[in-house]
Amino acid sequence: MPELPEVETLRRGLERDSIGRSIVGVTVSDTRILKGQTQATFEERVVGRRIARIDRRGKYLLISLVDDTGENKSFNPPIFLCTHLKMRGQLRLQMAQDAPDSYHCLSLLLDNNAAVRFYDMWTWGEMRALTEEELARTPGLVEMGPEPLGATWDSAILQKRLAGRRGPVKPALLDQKVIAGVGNIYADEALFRAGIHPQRTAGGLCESELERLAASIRLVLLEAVAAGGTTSEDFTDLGGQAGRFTPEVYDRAGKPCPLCGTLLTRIKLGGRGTIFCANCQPSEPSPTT
DNA sequence: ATAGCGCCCTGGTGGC
DNA sequence: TGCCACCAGGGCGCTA
Repeated sequence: MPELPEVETLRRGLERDSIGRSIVGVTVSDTRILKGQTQATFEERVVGRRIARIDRRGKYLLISLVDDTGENKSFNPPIFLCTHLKMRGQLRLQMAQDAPDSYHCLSLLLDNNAAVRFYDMWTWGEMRALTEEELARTPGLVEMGPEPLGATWDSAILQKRLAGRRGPVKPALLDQKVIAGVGNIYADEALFRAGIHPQRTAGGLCESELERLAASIRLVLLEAVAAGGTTSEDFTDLGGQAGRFTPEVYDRAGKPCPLCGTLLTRIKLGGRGTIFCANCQPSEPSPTT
């Protein structure tokens, strides 16, 4: 389940190992990953271009491709590889001569005999080659909320995003229009660290709770990025290495809370499994705050 | 405007 | 042991 820290781990890997490389070929073995774009369009837009930069927006990875090989510097507009791993997508950097593993969907062959390979057991993930205009019209990107690792992130921003929401806070944290990049793992972890019950009304958090939550979201994401992400399910980095972040509550239903020993509770919220400590995350705000 | 649901997909699990 | 129904879930699009 790649979320912000896992996508950021991949971004850093690609930045280190693929910047400046040209794409000399494309292999597509499952066109469902193109999400409607034809293979011909994808290849025509990608092959011959050079990887100029790697950006992340929420859980999206944006690979910028430029065409500066022509002799005349007639301006060829950039192309963006709009990439989303969804639930089970993986990116690997492998040697082009090595046979792909199972669930291979697409390979970008680089000019150094390496290949950036997209694997996806469920084929929910996507990689499309978009123009700047198309990218600017991509719904998920246009409506994306603020980056919790951004320089301006604070509790005032979080307060604005949650204001007026009458539903529970946990599903609100998963809404990419509210906050960019938070998924099920880090939503549960951040609420646990902030001591906030996942069913608390999103718009009903007091100032001190918002401060704790905004700080917890940022901190847990920073720690996870530093650890190379979380390996739940099957996330690995470009080289196949597992993430080293260890969640305190996520996927630990029935096990003791790391703070108080109470057995962790699992409920379903907005269709998502949710783990919390009924003792450390009270359903009512603390009367002393 | 907001919330809830079905859909996409397949490996793993639990029941019989 | 084998089969099968069922579950998990990010994000989009539709419905209430």
